[in-house]
Amino acid sequence: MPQSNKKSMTLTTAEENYLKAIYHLSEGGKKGVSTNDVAAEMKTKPASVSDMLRKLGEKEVIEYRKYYGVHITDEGKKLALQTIRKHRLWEVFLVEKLNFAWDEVHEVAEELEHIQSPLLIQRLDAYLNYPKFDPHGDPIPDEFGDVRARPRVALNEMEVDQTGQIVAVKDSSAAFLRHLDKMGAYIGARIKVLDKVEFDGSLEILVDQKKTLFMSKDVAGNILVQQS
Amino acid sequence: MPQSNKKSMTLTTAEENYLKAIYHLSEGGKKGVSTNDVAAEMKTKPASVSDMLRKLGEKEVIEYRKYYGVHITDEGKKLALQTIRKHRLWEVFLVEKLNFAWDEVHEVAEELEHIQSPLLIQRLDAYLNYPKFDPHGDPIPDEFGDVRARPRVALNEMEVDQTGQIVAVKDSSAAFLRHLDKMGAYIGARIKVLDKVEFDGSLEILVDQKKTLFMSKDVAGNILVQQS
DNA sequence: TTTCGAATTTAGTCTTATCTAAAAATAAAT
DNA sequence: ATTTATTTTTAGATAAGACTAAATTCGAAA
Repeated sequence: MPQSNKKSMTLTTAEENYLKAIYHLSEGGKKGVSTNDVAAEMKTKPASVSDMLRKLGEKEVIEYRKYYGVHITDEGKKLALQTIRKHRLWEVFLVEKLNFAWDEVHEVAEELEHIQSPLLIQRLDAYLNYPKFDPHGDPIPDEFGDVRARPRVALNEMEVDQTGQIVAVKDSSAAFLRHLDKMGAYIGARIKVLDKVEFDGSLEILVDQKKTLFMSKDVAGNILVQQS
Repeated sequence: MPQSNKKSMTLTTAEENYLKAIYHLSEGGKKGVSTNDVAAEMKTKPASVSDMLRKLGEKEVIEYRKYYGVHITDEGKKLALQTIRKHRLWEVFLVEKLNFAWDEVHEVAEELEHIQSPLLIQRLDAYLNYPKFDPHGDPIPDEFGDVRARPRVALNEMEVDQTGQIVAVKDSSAAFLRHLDKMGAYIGARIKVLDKVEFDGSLEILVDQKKTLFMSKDVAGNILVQQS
């Protein structure tokens, strides 16, 4: 007997985490997500995943056909985006108000995102001045799950004299974020491509109309820019 | 085999809640706390409590003698005070930064207090400017569990011309807090007793050197003031 | 189309935290 | 000093979420 999701569907913390993982794995590819994929993402065993998929299927936040992986439903997508919204708002709070570094916020936000209080999130959003992007540059969905997805381009694909703002990194590992920091760049920085070296594809970048820096093609390829 | 609490003792969320309840029930009275008391406080059944007491006893955060109730240990008290510290810091945050009302914060703080991150609490404390009292006027323990317990007196017991700061209310029901608010008083307000009416014991109070208000003896008896 | 290997599910166990019902211990009263 | 009433504990169940080991299913290769 499927859960008639009349109004609100309540998920446990574990269910929220699985759904979020499934949502992330679904992004881009239109195809279903396999049990093994989810197990890897969640760092659990496939057997545990099978169990959870059955439960999420009953709650109709995913479509689950045994042996054929899962598709997230519209309802599921909405719930996943709500969790992601909470996660990213908390990240903004931690960085902007509590002076956490980019690479310190994930674990804590992972806990904070499960606090159940619509009012809290509403107020937090207002307090942070309705941010549209988190400290890694990922967009923050609104309360209906809508994302203001702005076009992005990898920095190494930009032409000389083009300008924009760094909004995200592809590989957001702590190591890379620290490297970025050391170079003098950061999420949110306004940049301009001053030169592209033909020899090795490296770039000369002007940051915040002040500092110039050089970066390899590989590093630049890992940086996403919203052009302006 | 008792848990050798060498360094850090980690408690689950449920264990933290039980320990906090036991700590609160222990306050004042030097005597032990009964299984039934804990069950009432936690809104669970005595059978569930027995089980939990055994576990908390093994972790040496309480002293548990079957059929004779529990005493909290020094280690347990320290842990309980850490949870209380987190709870009250979050309450300050909710009221001062997110504009929650006094009577809206408890439930949410009850969830937030279980977030595990010493750094988070450290930063939050600094961000809030190291508050010593929560929005209800209850003291916030420091990171070692020490409480700056300042002497308090009921407002109706103060003499004419004495001054102080409202730091707590005895009955912190939503109704009373709203009544206080409507009168123009609040936790943290600096007050001075202008007059005491002999006829009915009611008081005339100066709030923040601006507003005068009158309150009955009963209302004043419910307000705690730190004299200055 | 049969077989083989990888992926997936099922079955059974464990832990935490709860419950109900029944047993046992304490405390109080005759 | 017994009996009775209350409190507390034990025993056995349940539900969530995880695991291991065993069984099943799928799909690709021969």
